Amino acid sequence: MLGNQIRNLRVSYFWTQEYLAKQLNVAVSTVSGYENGSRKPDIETLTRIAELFEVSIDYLVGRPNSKRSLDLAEPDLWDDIELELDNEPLSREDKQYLLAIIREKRNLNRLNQNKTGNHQK
Amino acid sequence: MLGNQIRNLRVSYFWTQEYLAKQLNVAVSTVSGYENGSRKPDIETLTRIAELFEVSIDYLVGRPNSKRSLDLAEPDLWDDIELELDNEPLSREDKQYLLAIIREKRNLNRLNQNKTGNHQK
DNA sequence: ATAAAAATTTCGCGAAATGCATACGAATTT
DNA sequence: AAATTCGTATGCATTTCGCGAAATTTTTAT
Repeated sequence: MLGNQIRNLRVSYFWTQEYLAKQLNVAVSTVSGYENGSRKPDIETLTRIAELFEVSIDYLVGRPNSKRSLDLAEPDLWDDIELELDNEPLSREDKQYLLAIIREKRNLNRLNQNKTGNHQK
Repeated sequence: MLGNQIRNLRVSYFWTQEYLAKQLNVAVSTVSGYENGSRKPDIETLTRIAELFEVSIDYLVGRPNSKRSLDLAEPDLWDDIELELDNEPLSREDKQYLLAIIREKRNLNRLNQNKTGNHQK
């Protein structure tokens, strides 16, 4: 799995194993080992690979939709948990605060992304 | 970096090293090694850790800008937003508390899933 | 406070995996 | 056919990983 991803990415970049090896500071035989699965990179090298190909590590290791996102807008989320903050139970409005936080953060991220421009090379 | 992430997540789940070790099928001393940085998990174990804590591997290894989805567990998320609740600014602990809420919810989900029959192979 | 229990860290060792250099084979070019 | 390029297999040295047991720290209970 990991090996295939690396190979596919490398080929799609029209890179040779030698070139990739140089980018990773490893030997060519090591890259070969990565791709055919006989060797696995350590975490640092794995990170570097993701960096080079601009993909997530999760994608590299074949963990596509493994991120189960919690839907904060789901009403039930707050109903079956008893909570209190400073000895005061949390109300439904508090949840609205949370959502607002996240949305605000997302807006900030969007603004920053547009300001710093694109990151494709 | 990686060690800290693991430790923070484990603690926020109120897990002991022993329990985490059992989930990972490794020894307690190994988990200890992960957390203080003397050892690093192989890719399989790393994936399993991400799975247990429902975070991305990129987050685990400290690769922040690679996220597409919003990662609530990222500390920075909460730092650059000023919040107040009932005219009181939210402290860092308050924010951590919010995370704990969500995790608690997830634990409940796990329990329910295990009750209705498990999905893991 | 002190003892007991729990949780975490350290240590030594054996096993396993990594990474490298080198040699090798296949395909392409000259 | 020789040379070049590209990827692969082998053998070996080295790293480092994972474990159990003991030591240490932290928490809990008496």
